[in-house]
Amino acid sequence: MPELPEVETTRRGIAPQIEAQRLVCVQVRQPLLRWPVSPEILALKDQVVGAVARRGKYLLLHLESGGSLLLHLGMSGTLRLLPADHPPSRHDHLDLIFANGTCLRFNDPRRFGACLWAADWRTHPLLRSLGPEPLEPEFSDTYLFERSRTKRVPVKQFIMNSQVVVGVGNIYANESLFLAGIHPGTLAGKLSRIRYARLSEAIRTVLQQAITQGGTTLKDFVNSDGKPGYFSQELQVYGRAGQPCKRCNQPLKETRQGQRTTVYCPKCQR
DNA sequence: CTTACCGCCTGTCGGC
DNA sequence: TGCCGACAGGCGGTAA
Repeated sequence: MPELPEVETTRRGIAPQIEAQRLVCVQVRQPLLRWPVSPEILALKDQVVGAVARRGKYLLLHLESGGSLLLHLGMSGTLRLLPADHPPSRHDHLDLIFANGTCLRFNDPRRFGACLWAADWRTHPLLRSLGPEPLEPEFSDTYLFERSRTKRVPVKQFIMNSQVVVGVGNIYANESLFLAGIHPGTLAGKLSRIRYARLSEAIRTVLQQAITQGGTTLKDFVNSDGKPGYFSQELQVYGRAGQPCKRCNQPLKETRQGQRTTVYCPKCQR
């Protein structure tokens, strides 16, 4: 599922191929995604792409003449680089066609993804109130500790809240809490500063390692070359309920928090 | 303000 | 074999 490492893997794959390229046109086969594809995007043509950036789980294609395309992969979305004449297949909802014959193709079976226009991405409603990037210095143990003081939600839900920190979805929340040795049900406001230091470090470590491995492929995710990511092999708890903890051999437990599956080690995580 | 829950969407899987 | 419900889940929206 595309969380921050999968989106970053995609960004690194597409950036060298489309930065400074001329976008010739946008072909939409299915405009009904999470939100309808913005009319401004349907009308785009002859625009040069500037930087390809990422904010949380959003990809930003900045155009040199101003404004940005926002792409979100939702749950099942992928972006692939293909020759423009490559025949489309099921769930290939839109193509960005470039002057050099390259096509950036968005495929998304579940259609939870999005392709939107932002005149100014900084003030766009979907981006405006996002929390800090977990791999940037603003995301610190002090920041997490202070933001958590008034919160009575379990710490797992706290770190999955994109207004607190972006990019941490269910897989990496489970993995980070295991690495930090923190029980996912602990109330966010009750966790000590020391434990937030361990947690923020664990989040950075897990995300960075996952990026290095090219993301996590459970079923669907592929990078812009159509290749899977290899972090699945490193998962300590996600998808391993009932199996022995890799640290202490105790069987891992599964619960549900906020309609999400949580897996943890009852011995290593307190 | 906070927290809890719904629903969007398709593919897959287990149970009967 | 086929049908049906549950589940996967990011995240905005709404209700309490």
